[in-house]
Amino acid sequence: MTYSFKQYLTQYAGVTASQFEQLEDKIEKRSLTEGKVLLSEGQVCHHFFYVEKGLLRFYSIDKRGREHILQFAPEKWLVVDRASFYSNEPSEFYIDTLEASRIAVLDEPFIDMASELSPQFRKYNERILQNHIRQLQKRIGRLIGTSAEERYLNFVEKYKDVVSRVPQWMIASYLGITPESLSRIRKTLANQA
Amino acid sequence: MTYSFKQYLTQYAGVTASQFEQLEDKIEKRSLTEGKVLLSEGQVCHHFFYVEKGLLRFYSIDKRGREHILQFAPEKWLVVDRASFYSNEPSEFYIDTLEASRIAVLDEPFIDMASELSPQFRKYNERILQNHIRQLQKRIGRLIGTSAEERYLNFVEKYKDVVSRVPQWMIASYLGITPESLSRIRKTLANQA
DNA sequence: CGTCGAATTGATGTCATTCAACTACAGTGG
DNA sequence: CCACTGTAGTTGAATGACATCAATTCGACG
Repeated sequence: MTYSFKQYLTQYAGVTASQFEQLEDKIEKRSLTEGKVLLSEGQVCHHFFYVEKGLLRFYSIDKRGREHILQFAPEKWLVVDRASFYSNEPSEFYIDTLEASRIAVLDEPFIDMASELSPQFRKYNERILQNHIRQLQKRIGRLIGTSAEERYLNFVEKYKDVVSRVPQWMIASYLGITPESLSRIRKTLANQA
Repeated sequence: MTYSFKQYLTQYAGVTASQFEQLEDKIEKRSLTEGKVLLSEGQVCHHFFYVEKGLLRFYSIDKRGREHILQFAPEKWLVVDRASFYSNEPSEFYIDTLEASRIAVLDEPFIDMASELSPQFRKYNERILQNHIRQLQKRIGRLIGTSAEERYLNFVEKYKDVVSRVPQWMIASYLGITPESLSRIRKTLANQA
């Protein structure tokens, strides 16, 4: 099942069909195999990535060489390091594909043009930005205030389709725990049930 | 020492003197004693708060009744729950004063008018928004990937003036640890030095 | 001086990490 | 078709980091 970017823009972002025509040729579409890196630490993030089909991941690697996944992006999601995109400063993050994926690649001229052309799009873009902040704040709250088990349950609830598509150690990475710990947590949960 | 909002707008946000005059009467200034609550959970956050003098704090309270401080805002800082402000949905956070403070209160009409009047202001507002996201992402990275001791050192480095102005247990709350743990961390650091 | 909240200290508990061993399974080359 | 290899996942034992609870101590302020 794929979710075309056109459909997304017109349904969710309030872009009209005629507006879309003007934007259409600025959209680069790419089909990628698993494991392709779209953004590396040190590069400026020049693109929004919209996922039509497949699964991306947004993560960092700390000094000790450990990956920390900040976000999974399945179908219909946008991924971008906004801090880098808007400031033109090098990113501290990586983006890559976890599955063979079909994506739409949007650059700054596209975003600017769409924002000018469609106030609705600008609003929508702002809204998902606010949403993003809200997610980040919630995540901080959970990291500070809840146990790994609670965070896992919350993750499963919110991303149940993702759970079955990624290896368990990546979920551990997202939760901020080791794969071993997650394995044990799952075991105790299974016994309770 | 106070840092007037006018100075801030003209120096940092690129608003001209004549533009400021048009905006001036939309700015509400308030002087508050310590402990005044500016935003409570459940309310929509209708204002940006700029701190001319004093110190604000942005925090949540979890189900167990524990406070988690997301942000301190000393002079020259802006505080707002953007997720609530832009979506008009109830906030999950509190904002209050930690010291007697003088603040500028900005409502949506002000932000809209300033954005229209001054593209520079719009840009600036966007930039601090990106910055905010960057901070949140960094904080998540630290919560996931570093020890409480490292987080404390990082906090002291970045907010050294704040450190001396707030009780230690609030710093612990910001770091996501107990006051006791912070006390011990400080002790071991003092012995090393 | 007495009081009250903040900070420290000690004893103990809990949760998650680390390191190591082992199982399960998929992919590769003989 | 089977051994070989590598990766994911599980399990155990030991360790470490931080929490909890309780008892003092410290310090500001009435």
